[in-house]
Amino acid sequence: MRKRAAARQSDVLNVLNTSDRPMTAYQILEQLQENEPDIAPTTVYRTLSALMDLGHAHRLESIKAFVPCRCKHVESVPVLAICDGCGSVEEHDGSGLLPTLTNLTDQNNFRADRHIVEIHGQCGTCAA
Amino acid sequence: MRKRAAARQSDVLNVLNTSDRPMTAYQILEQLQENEPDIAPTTVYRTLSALMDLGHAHRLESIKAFVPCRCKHVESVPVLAICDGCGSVEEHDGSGLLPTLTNLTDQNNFRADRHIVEIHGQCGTCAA
DNA sequence: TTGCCGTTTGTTACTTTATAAAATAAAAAT
DNA sequence: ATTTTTATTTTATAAAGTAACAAACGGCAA
Repeated sequence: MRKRAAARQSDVLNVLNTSDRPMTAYQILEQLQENEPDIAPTTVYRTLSALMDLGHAHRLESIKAFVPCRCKHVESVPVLAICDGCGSVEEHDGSGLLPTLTNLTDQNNFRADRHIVEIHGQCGTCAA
Repeated sequence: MRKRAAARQSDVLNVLNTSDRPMTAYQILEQLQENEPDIAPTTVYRTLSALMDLGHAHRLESIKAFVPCRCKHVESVPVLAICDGCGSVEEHDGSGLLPTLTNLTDQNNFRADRHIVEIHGQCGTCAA
């Protein structure tokens, strides 16, 4: 039995929200397969793309994993702080970075479409 | 004939500097193999890691490719602006972002080790 | 209420990116 | 010269991501 896109998307979001850690596409796949054994990687990647277009999920480029978007900064700059100790991720609104970033890129007339800001380090708990 | 790390590193840097575009690890491998046919992926990745530790190269997380470091901001925040039109990359010194970034992460006592800032968009030429 | 049509899906197969483990060789140290 | 350390090749495989296409679904119109 197949599902339409919207249903898939909420399935994937559910999986992401159930975890307190970022998940790789194949971890998500594995979860989904518990209920629907013959889902393929393609489907997961397709659904994740849609979710990211909608601003409902982020991809952590530096660790190839995905988190649900928990902030309300749809058109702004997500800042994702990744703890290398426990793997947890904090999300912040990085709108405040825009003026400085724009200053840098304006030098060469670069027109920015999308900003990626990731910080690696130790969260409050792990650093203590 | 084998080479010590330093020699490898300058070989890889040479390859990177010869290109005006970021290169994937396997593109670098291919180049190196023209002179030394039995180099393995492992060697390239190991060498790239060393170069990045030294601040001589950057990995573009969002496109899985590598560029030589052309700035002098070894202990700071590299900002890499990637043109989705022609693939070129501009590098800027993002030290100026630190106060704002620190503000955000300090809220949760996050201790930052390493910052990743990548911007996707169109370079001056492609945007015109 | 049936047949058509565009959209989304599953399937298959594959490419690209990256790493593990172990045997081996070169350079540096003694 | 022999030991120790560091890097390297080899082999194998894991992990991440994508392409192409036929088939299924859902909605809509007749």
